[in-house]
Amino acid sequence: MPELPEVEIVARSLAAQVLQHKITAIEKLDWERMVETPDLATFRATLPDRCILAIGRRAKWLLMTLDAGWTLALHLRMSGNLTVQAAEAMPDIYTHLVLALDDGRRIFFQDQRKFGRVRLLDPVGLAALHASLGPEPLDTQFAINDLAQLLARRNARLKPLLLNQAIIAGLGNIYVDEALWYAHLHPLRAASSLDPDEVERLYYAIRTVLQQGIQNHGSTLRTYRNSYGEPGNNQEHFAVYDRKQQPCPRCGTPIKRILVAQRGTHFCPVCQPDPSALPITVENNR
DNA sequence: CATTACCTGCAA
DNA sequence: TTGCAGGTAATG
Repeated sequence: MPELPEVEIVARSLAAQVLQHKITAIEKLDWERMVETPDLATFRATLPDRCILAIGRRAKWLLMTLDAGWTLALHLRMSGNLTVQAAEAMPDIYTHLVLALDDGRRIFFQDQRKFGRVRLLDPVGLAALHASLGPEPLDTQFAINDLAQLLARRNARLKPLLLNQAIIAGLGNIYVDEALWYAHLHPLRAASSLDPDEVERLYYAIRTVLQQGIQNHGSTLRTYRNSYGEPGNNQEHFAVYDRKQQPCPRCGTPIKRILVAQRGTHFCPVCQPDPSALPITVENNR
């Protein structure tokens, strides 16, 4: 569930609570498959006594910089939540990882669907993670031309391309649909078919919807919460996502929902014209 | 590129 | 009971 804005909010709210605190113990780890690397014995032996020096985000990964060169990377996937709990709080059956802190509070990694993952990375592993991911769309370094380069010569359709974390980082099903609506682009448009104006529209649309998602503390459809356990309210601002049959905020046409790459995809059939309905580009003589 | 698997809860 | 859910990796 959590996409870039949600993970960003979790990272910020976690940083506000646990920076400079030490992880004293792993109090619960009852779904061992969530630990992807290193092996379980090393994970269990290394995490205790690590101090949390910084908390950030890369794509949809939450990164806790620890001492001794370690980074704890957590991925919430569809239903994960990271919260800080008082000493007396009891983990429920969906809480699969509990990290005790030096002041008695604890960090709960709760995950109904058990898709969430954790990696304890050394500097080499961290570099490999970064290298596997595309650019951060909110990075001040990320320019219109960078997006143009990502789209150029790619036959893939916009929706699956923008969901691909190796191409561009942090977008998920909600924010792709929202961005394409803002940019007036149909999700099935071929990436390489965009003209410069359309690339520019998409660039600002992506940044706008992500920034708006952060401003509204993320989107809570079912389970998403920040690290205080509070929901976001960006779902109240959706233009198309989860709004099948409801009026397009721009033109009033009922929003359509189709399947693209097996993902529910929402768009306005008038504002985002079907690529097959676009005027044929006649090869202009010279 | 499309399909399937990974999990569980919830709404239709 | 079936299908669907904010994600990704593995498989044809």
